[in-house]
Formats: sequence, structure tokens, C-alpha cells
Amino acid sequence: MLSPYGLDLIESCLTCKARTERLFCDLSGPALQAFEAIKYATAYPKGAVLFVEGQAPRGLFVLCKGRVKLSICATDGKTLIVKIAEPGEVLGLSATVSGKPYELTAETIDPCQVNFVKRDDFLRFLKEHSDACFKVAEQLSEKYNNACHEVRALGLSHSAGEKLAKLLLEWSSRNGESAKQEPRLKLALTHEEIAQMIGTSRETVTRLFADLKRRQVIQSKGSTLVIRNKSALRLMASNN
Amino acid sequence: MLSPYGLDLIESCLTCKARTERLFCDLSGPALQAFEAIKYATAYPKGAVLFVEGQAPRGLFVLCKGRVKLSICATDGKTLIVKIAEPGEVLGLSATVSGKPYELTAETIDPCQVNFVKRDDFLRFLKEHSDACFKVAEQLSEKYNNACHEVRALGLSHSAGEKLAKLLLEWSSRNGESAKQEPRLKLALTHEEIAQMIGTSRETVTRLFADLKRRQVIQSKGSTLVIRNKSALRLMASNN
DNA sequence: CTGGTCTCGTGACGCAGATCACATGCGCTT
DNA sequence: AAGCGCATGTGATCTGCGTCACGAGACCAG
Repeated sequence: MLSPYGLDLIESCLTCKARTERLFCDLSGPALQAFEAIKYATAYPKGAVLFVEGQAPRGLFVLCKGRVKLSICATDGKTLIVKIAEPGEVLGLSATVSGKPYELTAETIDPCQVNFVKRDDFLRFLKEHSDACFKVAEQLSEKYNNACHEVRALGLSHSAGEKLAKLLLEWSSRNGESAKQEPRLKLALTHEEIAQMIGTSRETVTRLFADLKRRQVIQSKGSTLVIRNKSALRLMASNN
Repeated sequence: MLSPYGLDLIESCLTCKARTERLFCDLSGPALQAFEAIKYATAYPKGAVLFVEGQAPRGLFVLCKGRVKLSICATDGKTLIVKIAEPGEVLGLSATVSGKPYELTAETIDPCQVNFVKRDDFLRFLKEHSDACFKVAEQLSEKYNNACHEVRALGLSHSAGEKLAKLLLEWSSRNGESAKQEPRLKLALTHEEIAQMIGTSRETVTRLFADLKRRQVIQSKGSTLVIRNKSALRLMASNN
């Protein structure tokens, strides 16, 4: 088949190998069939906008491949990146359920494969499949949980350094291996974007990184970042 | 009947007059019956703690009367008030659904009547009543929405003045009448608490209020606050 | 009336970090 | 090679506001 944007498309949810490990996608047989019937498999290039903050909800987007940047922005153009969504996540779910405008803006940062479901179709689907409805509730709880963490990080931090340390720890716990002593992670974001994630300025991020390198807490080769001293980071994150 | 803490208790959900106007409580007949059977009507004095951030979820709390302060707190004791919950709200819902620890701490600030439902009972209830399950999803969307607003207010504001203006506008739009020119609102919170709501210090709040009064934007008599110049507030809130 | 606790009001000081303004380096294309 | 665009370093300056310190008014108990 065709591979737009260099993607190796997952053709059907029914045969998707990753399905069972993805919270939302792991539906019961009948629900899965019904979902398959109402979803539209789509592909986007890097930099595409799935939806914009404030738009009326057209429906939801299940991310199958690639990463999506979720952000909110102020009238003056200042942007806060809330999260980088990974495959398996459902985007625009809350707006689709409540009917209120999308709270965030979603923009692809890789070529992405996405399953789109129209709002009407999805609501009907929920009425008919109560097990899916429960999955939605779980998924929303998850999102709410994330938002609470975001609030805590933003609202209760004393310094930019603290927020950066928290971010690095979160990244390392997500894709850093638990056993390995020195987690290394691919840094696919620019200083500017990191700044937008922790609500500070680009220069501050640059200075903080320089400081961390000088103090041997981290080390970077190209776009790979190695955390040499995790406990130092933890100290920075917990305290002031 | 007895009236602990001076409360005029609502005896049963089946006869509750306020039920239909409360999003979550407005259940279908069978669901309502089932809910009635698993809930425990309880009452708390002012200052009681319903649950604490980090606790494993025992269940959820439907607030029938009184107000509850929802907050998160840092290890150093600094706290951020996320919201003052009003009657009709469901507290601890997300934790109860997901099984993860409570994200917030809930403390009554009035004498309160509360319906408590044990987690196991509630999950069973959800499996059997898919309409209630959908209501839960709606409720969670609502909460997520609120959290997003909180994130925006905290993360995208340039100054403490901006955040205070946003807070006052939100309050006036909530219980200020739409038609009346000069919304007045009961200020039941101390400067300290307001500071904790916008993530700043008490002194700053005091100074900001002094400033607003000097500039005739607001006016206060006792605990009543009158907004004289809403557009000035909006300017402060939108800009920098 | 007196002493304790709580909230509010205000001055003084210091610092984290936003902002501005460049310099540098790295990878493109043409 | 040369030139352009983007990400990164780094210094200088300026300011919002956190923190400390203290005084005053309100309320309650004894």
C-alpha cells in the first residue's frame, strides 16, 4: 500500500499489534468492531495542526504513530507546551465528550498516523458500548491526573531550576530504563521548546543546562542527554 | 430529625429538590435507586478533611451542602488552592475511577453535608448503569476543563496582578448577575487564601487590592466587594 | 480590662529571571 | 565557498515580587 509521509501505516485496529498495550484501544470484541466502523484512518506530515484551542469539537483523534505537541497559548502569542503526546493517546477526548471547545492546540512534530472519529458517531458509540464508556472515564481520569501534576509543577515551584529538574526526572522515568544506572534520553526538543514547557525563557534554559553540565549532573553528546547524577536532580526538584 | 453542625439535612436523593439542577445527581430512575442504596449520607463540621493528597482512594464524595476547599501542597508546606467546590460537585471522582491516589486535599470550609460512596460499590454501580457511566465521563471532562484553565492562568500570566484580575472576573461571572452593571460578591476568603489561589504571597495580594481601590476599580464594604470598573479588570487580565 | 490570636497594611531590601543585544557555531541550499 | 537561517551561548541591565519586620485594628476568652 501507499505510505504517505514515509509512514508504515497500521491498516486496521482489528489487526493492530500494539493494541493490547494501549489503554484506550484495548476494547472488547463488539466494541472494537463498532469502533473500526466509525473511525477514519488518516496521516499527517510533521507540523500539521489537528485542532486549535477554542474550536468547537469536531471529534477525537487516536494517535497511532508519531508524536503530537499539545499546547495552550495566550493572546500575546506566548505559548505553554503542556505535553508531548505519544502513540496510544486519545486527543480531544474531553472536548468531544463535553461538547465544549478544545482546551488545547494539537500539532504534530513527527509524521503521524491518526484515527479520527466524528463526535456524533463517537457519542452514539458510547451509548451502545458501556465498556468503552468506562474506558473513556479511565482515560479522562488519566488526563485529569496529568493536568494536576502540571498544576503542581507550575504553581508550587520556587525557581526555574526546580521545574527543569522535575521535567528531566519525568522524562528519564518515562523512557529511561529503571535498572540502568545512567539513563540517557534523546533530546528532540530545542531549548526554546523546553522553555515553553516549564514556562520560562529560552536564555534561562540555556543557562541552566550550562550550569548542570558544569556541575557534572548531566552530559550531552549531540542530541543525547545522559543523566550522571540523578540524586542531585532530585534534590533540585524537591527543594528550592 | 437531628441537625448536626446546624445543618438542615437532605434526607434522600430521591426527594432532593436540588437534584435536577445538579449535573451528576440528575440520574435516571433505576440508577438513582441504586445510588441511593450505596451512598452514605454524612455531615462534617467546618475544617474537616475529607481526603488528603496521596491517599489511596476510599471512594467519592458528593457535596450536597456547604463549600469545600481543594488544594495541593508542596513538601515545604506551601499550598495552592485549586478550587472552592460548591454543592453538586463530586470530589475524588477521578481517583476513585482510576484507582490512583487522590490528587488533591479536600477540606470543608463550612459545615457540610456529603454523600460518601465506597469505591468498590461505585465501580459495581458503574458497570451496571451505563447512563451513570456517561455522566461520570461528563463530570471528568468538566474537571479536566477546569484544570486546563488553572494551568493557563498559572502558566501564561506575566504578573500577579494579571492573575488576581482573572480570579476576580471569574468570581463575578460565576455569582455576579449578568445584567447588573456593578457585580458585587461576598468575599469569604482571606488575603492569605487568595494568595494561595493565585500562587503569590499574602503581602502582594494586600498591595494589589490597595492599588485597585486607589484606582477606583473595586470598592469594599466589610466583606462585600463591588467591581466598579470591569473593563479595567479585563484589561489587566488579558494583557500584562 | 488585658492578653492572645488572626487578619490587614506598609516600608525596606535583595534576588531570580525576563529582556535586550550580540557573538558563535552548525547545517542548509545555490 | 559563500551566504542564509536556526539553535545556542553569554554578558549587562532592570524590575516584579518574595521575604522580613513591624504596627494596627478586630475579635474572643478569661
